[in-house]
Amino acid sequence: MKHLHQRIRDDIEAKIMSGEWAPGHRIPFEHELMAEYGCSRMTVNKVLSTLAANGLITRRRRAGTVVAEPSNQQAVLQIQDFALEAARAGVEYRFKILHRSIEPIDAAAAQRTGLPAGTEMLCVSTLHVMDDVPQAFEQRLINLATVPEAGEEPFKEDPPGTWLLRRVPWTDAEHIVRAVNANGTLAKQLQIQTGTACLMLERRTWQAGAFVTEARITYPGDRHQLVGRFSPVA
Amino acid sequence: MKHLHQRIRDDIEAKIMSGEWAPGHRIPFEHELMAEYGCSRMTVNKVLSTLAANGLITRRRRAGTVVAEPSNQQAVLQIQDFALEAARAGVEYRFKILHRSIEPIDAAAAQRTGLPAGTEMLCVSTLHVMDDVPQAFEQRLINLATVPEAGEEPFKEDPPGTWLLRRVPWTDAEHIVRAVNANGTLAKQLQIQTGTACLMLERRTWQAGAFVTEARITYPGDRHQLVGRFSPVA
DNA sequence: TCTGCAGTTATGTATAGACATAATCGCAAA
DNA sequence: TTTGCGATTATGTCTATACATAACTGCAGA
Repeated sequence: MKHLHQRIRDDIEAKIMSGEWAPGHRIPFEHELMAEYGCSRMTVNKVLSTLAANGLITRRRRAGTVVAEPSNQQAVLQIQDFALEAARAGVEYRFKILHRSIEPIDAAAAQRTGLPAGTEMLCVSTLHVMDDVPQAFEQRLINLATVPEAGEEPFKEDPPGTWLLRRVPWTDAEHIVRAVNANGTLAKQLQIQTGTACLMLERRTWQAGAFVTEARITYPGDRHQLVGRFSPVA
Repeated sequence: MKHLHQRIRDDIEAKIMSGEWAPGHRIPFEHELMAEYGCSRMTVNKVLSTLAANGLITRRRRAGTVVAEPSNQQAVLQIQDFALEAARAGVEYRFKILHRSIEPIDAAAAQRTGLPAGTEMLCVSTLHVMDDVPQAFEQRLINLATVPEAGEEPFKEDPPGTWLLRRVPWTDAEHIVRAVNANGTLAKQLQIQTGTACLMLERRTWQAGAFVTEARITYPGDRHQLVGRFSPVA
């Protein structure tokens, strides 16, 4: 016998997933479900609150609870940590800092980050290598106003991404995935032919509204893919 | 005065986000938080359960509650509906079915879908066009065992993706994003140069364990990008 | 017809207590 | 030293109840 909480949840999810309860359909009131399952209102309430938090249903006082519109379906992409992935795959990982400077950002970067043009940022280019094969080229801007200690960091132990993740957890992030043809410089660094399709992941992160970092990571398209797995209900 | 539930949650999130409580740090026991905030254990329990559901903390019986490792960070990608996006952008949208047949799947497709080779599937190729410019090329397999009515569907009104989404809500999905160079056929359909980097989104969906559909959607890389936005805490 | 107030109702939050269960700890036996 | 078992403990689930709050309903008055 499963827990009642799970059973109620499964039942409701099944009805929604099967289409028996279409979007907009009014779900039985808490006191009705309470009678149906012979449990207290708290139990029903917790189930419905959880489903609402997951976006499956919409609740409004007095009006009741309805099945949510399936408007913006979402998928989850795993964000990889190179060293971790390499360790898991049992290959040797190393990285190389190709460039490091502190510069005022240009207008385009100011636009993307929402900071005033001319703000000083740490610019770092990193090459990620596994088993002597270049796997990704990373261009990163780090906001020294948010992470001042980055200015002194030589990135000897950890690459910038890992270093940052350990020090500054982010609260918001924006991701863009693009396909680009490799230009000469990139092709040379990644040891691929000019023109090869590459996957470019652009990520900007904020911590409590303060801009933290922007990373543009380019992967050779013939060797990499982003994989995600998603269940609409956890 | 905010609700106690929210206050406890904010406090804990702040400590984790600021790094004061690093990953692996043991969080006060429920009865300690209960004493600290002068509330009942149920209130604390609900807060911690929610945080655990969001992946911020890890709970284990007897062992206690610790701050979760930020290993598998996840990003959310919006899955787009062409017609919806077009309507929002105020441009004209139409689609064209280029190919439609019922065929037994080959070994590779069997591997990907987990179905036996030779299973009959509906194969549909669709071109998505906005303002007379081809925007995406879609190759789709639909499992007739799960969606038998698709065999009779002419896809006059809605393209296969939209049609399916309305009839068969999915419960699980797998996504792969790749960068590929356009081959001759693809380049001709999308009216781009051969070799142009394209974004290929591959999506397979299941409903309660039963395979529903596989879609491979290819976008010209110079005109498209996938955008996602994510907050680790809801 | 319109406006505003009071009543009703469904959900939101919180409590104090109960029993279940998994994981650990420590002691005792092999 | 190792194994096994019981005690302990923190979390998991659930109840019955209470009061708060938002929003709809309908009535009364302008």
